[in-house]
Amino acid sequence: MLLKHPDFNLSATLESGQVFGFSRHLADFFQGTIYGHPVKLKQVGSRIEVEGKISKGQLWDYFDLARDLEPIYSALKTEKFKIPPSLKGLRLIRQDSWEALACFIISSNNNVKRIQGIWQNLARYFGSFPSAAQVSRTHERILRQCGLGYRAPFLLKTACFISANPVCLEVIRQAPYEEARERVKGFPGIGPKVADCVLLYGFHKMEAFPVDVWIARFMRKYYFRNRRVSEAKIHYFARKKWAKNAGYIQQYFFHAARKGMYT
DNA sequence: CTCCAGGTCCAGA
DNA sequence: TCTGGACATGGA
Repeated sequence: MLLKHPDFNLSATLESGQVFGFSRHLADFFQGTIYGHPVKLKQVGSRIEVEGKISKGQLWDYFDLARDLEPIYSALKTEKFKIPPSLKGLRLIRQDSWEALACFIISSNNNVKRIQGIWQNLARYFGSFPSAAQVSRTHERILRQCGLGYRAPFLLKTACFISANPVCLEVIRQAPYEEARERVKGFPGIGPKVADCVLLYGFHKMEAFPVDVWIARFMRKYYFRNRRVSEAKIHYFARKKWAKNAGYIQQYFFHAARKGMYT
């Protein structure tokens, strides 16, 4: 299948720490799963070549392709840090709620390489990335064997709760940001930072602004004169300043920061 | 060997 | 409300 879009950057999107189930193969050829379907993706100019049992509608939804990014670009234009042109077309990925929840529980105090490895271990053990029900029926020992370490009981408890109360995901989806954040923080292993990742990638709350070590360093440098302000203050500042654009702006800053695109 | 990674939890002030 | 240490794991 062939997909055309004038403002989409596949590699920046898949390599900006949003998803952990994609791997890059040759040059710009990516392999992973979207809404449970195995896919292969390759970008040539404005064309995306797609292999796999997936519809254009699902791809359009997953990669947020209906969104006009001009408001984001114009908001970024006035900031001190200038986003490198190579990042243009980077988009937020609209992921499955449970998978985002699970992946970002795993992500805490961990590095991207290892998170990807754990994702693969889980997918290999269960056949594909496990549902909440599948995880709820397994044992902590299995999750530890997959490399989750001390996060194993966090994921297990969360899976048990969700498979017993499937409605809770829908409740979070319907709730406004603030309320949704409190609910997500209620799960074990989820604090303010992971909650924002889950809300942004898994529940599409565009005002979420995850503050991790990279964003914290970046924000202190460009907005707080390298003063040692708390993550909570950075979060408050960004939410107030960028409102509904905060999520997208965070993604551009995060990618630039992690790729060492500023000094 | 130590340090770090898309942090969170808990205890103590 | 804020701070310090523990926490599995593996790569640098």
